[in-house]
Amino acid sequence: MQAFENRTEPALPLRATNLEAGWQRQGKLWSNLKELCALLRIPAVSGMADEDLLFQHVQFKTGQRIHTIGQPFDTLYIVHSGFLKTVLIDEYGNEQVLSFPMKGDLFGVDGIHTRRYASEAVALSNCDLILLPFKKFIALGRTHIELEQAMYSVMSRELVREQSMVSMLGALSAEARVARFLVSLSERFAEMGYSSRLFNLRMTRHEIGSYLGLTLETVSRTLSAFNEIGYITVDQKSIGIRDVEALRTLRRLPPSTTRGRQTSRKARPAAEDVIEAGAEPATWDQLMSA
Amino acid sequence: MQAFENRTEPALPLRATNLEAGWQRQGKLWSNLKELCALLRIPAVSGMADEDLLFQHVQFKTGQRIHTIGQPFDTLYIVHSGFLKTVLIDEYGNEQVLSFPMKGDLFGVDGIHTRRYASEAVALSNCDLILLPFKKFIALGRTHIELEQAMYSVMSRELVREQSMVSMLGALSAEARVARFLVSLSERFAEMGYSSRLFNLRMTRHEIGSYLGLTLETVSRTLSAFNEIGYITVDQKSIGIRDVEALRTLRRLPPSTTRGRQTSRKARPAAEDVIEAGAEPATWDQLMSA
DNA sequence: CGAACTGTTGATAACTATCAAGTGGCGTGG
DNA sequence: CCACGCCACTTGATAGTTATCAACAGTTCG
Repeated sequence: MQAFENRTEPALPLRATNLEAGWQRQGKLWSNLKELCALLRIPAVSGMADEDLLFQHVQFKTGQRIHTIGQPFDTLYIVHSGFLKTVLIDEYGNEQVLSFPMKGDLFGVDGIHTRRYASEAVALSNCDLILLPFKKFIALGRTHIELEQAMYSVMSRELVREQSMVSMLGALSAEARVARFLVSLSERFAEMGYSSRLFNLRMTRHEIGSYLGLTLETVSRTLSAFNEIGYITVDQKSIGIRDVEALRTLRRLPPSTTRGRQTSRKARPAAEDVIEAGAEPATWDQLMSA
Repeated sequence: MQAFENRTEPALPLRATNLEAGWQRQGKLWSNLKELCALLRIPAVSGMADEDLLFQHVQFKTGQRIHTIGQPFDTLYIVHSGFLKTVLIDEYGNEQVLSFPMKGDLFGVDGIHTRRYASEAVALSNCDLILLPFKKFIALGRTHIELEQAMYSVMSRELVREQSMVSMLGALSAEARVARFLVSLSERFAEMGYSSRLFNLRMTRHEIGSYLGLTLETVSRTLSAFNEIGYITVDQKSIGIRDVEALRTLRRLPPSTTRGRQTSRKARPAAEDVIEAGAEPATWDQLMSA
């Protein structure tokens, strides 16, 4: 069984004529501000000279690197189509996947502070990216004030995403992480107009594991388990979602129960205990026998 | 043994006269743009009307909440003195510590996107915070263009911090996390002009554990172990750093070895294997017998 | 001075990594 | 066109790290 949803290319015309050969010339090569805002899911900039400001597109093929760690920063990227990964590389050469940017996502932001990219971005499929030269962007801020706000908003969104990532890595079990990963992918695909129930993973088990702080074996086993209990169907990279709610609510008793003395340290009636919440399938056995 | 370094208050005058009672009236109540930039460790804004623009300070006492999750967002905060924590609270009421803001740190940024704070901020000591009303800040961007860049820079820095946090949670062992935590605290204190070799933790083991994705017991045990092998001295909240290098280089074989097929997927001579790096003390036993 | 919180330490269990072997897919080259 | 080799994935056995449960000591503060 194969899922033919969301191919790399715009794909709606069913990947017919645009093949590898002519790729470099395919697609739209320029976008204006309005399209850019729509893509980023932020209120359109009201400015007048919309049609004048054009932003160049660039295409990358599967496996190509968009930028590396330490490379001088000068431009931000917005994904128009395709799938990528951003990674950190530690002193031993090990990758740590940080995100999987896709349509509408912004990346490269981590280079602003030090003026050098802090991460590496690699195309997981053929990609069409919009270049947003930082200087140009800054200059634009002078005339289009809303654009400035928009950028704050996008960066803030990114920050919140990282926060929830930290929270997930810090508090959730392996099953819960994989479940949430699938759900968020599903939602992401829905937003992009693809099927949320049947899609292809663009990354390897290894990359997923790195992203979720797990080994590839654990990811594989968890997917198999979800498959067996009917939450999903798995066939290599093809994933079918069969019970979103189950995946969405799958959790585990958090390892750190920080509750108590939450507001002011001083006094408080007394025994205000942990909520100990209604249990969810916590162990493999429970999962398997569900 | 008690470390008297870095008390909550400006502290250099050895916490003499300014006691709890008069706190609300103590300290400086307003700061100008220049001071603000210095505090944030970003190039000073060159604007002219420096002295005109004043930003109000506000004081919070230990345990007080600065903002809660869901509360309408309207201002950013910069720490002038004191220590705080920011936390996420999940559906069961469990806290997840996200950061420990201290002097020079900005927080509240996560509220920009949704217009509501995404996290909760609590004072871990008496604090002096500078208010930065978002509207006012945006307005300022029109006249002080550099301020805009500065904010991008600070947000970018924050994003990079979160990234390294994710990387740490995803790839490092418990010992390594605690070691890095201590080192970064030490460095942070040094930046603030305090001793980097002897300091007091402002947070509980529980909060540290939540921050690092560990239980309080594991944190406690790890500190005890570091103490025994002479890397640090521990006495309750008082920490003495005795071998920064050991702490800094303490790592472990990363669980996910994503290396291989890094650049282009296609072809490549061949067997280009993992670097498998020179081993470091990996287990508790090794740690203990070092 | 006691209650409540914080921190320490031990015993045990659970989760997940590690090691290992085998299958299947896919691209490259014979 | 098929075979080979590499890579991704699956699955099993085992070990190790860290969570959990529990008891206790030290601290703080009213």
